[in-house]
Amino acid sequence: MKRKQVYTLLVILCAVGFYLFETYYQPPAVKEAQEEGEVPKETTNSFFLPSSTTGQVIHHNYFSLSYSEPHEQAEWVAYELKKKHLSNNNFKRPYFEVDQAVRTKAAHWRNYKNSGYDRGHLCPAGDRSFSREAFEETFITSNISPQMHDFNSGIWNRLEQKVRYWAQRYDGVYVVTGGILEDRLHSIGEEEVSIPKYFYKVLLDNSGGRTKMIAFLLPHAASDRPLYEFVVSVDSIEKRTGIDFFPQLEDGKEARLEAKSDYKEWSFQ
DNA sequence: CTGGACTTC
DNA sequence: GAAGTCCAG
Repeated sequence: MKRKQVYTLLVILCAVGFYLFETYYQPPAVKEAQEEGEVPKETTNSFFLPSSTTGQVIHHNYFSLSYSEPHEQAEWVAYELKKKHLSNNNFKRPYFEVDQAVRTKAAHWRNYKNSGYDRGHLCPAGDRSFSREAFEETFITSNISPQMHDFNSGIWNRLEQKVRYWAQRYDGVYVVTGGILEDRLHSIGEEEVSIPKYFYKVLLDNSGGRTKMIAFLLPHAASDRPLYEFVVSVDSIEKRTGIDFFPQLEDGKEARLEAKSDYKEWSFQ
């Protein structure tokens, strides 16, 4: 074999090795947790996890997420919100930590400092306040997105409270939420954390032997409009994000539910 | 509830 | 960096 061929072979082997590593390697802590069947622990039924367009799904104890390295935030965060999760605990808010489970290195919270944008939770702290451990787990940088304060404390907060109301009423909704991650978004910080122009929330209620869905697409801006004006079909969000939200449902049922954009089965009080 | 910023050690 | 205090939507 000539020297040139040897080099070519080495390069190919390295490329294949890197590909395999990128595809299958997981940090030991995460891998062990999965093998022990703790994933996701009690709260998120993996049966209803969305697909990932980034190939980096991470299961934390109380929610799961799919991290987008180019946008330095999650493309979705998913969890189940049960009636028993609702509580009025008033834990002290801890400091944010970089999510060590993100192998491509999650964004640092300093990107948000003095940026003018909130560290907006995707899985709200208020949805995980049934224990201090769960509450504090939401304070990781893979669970936040830059949000304008008037949006975060306004209509987005109203939507999160509505989800808690539905969790109370229907006992158990699956929640998937994130920003619409597109090309050429503006960003903040040295690591260039993308600022989404829209945020979405997709809900599935599987209680009472029936399955129903609802989805919201909110422009990233303050609004006093009623929430039902932002209801869209799950299909339309799948089209914009490339995410398949409920691939585990039987195909016919999935197609029927995801095409709907009415909200008559969801009480807006 | 959703958050930030400032002072002090 | 951590803790306390004060602030706004």
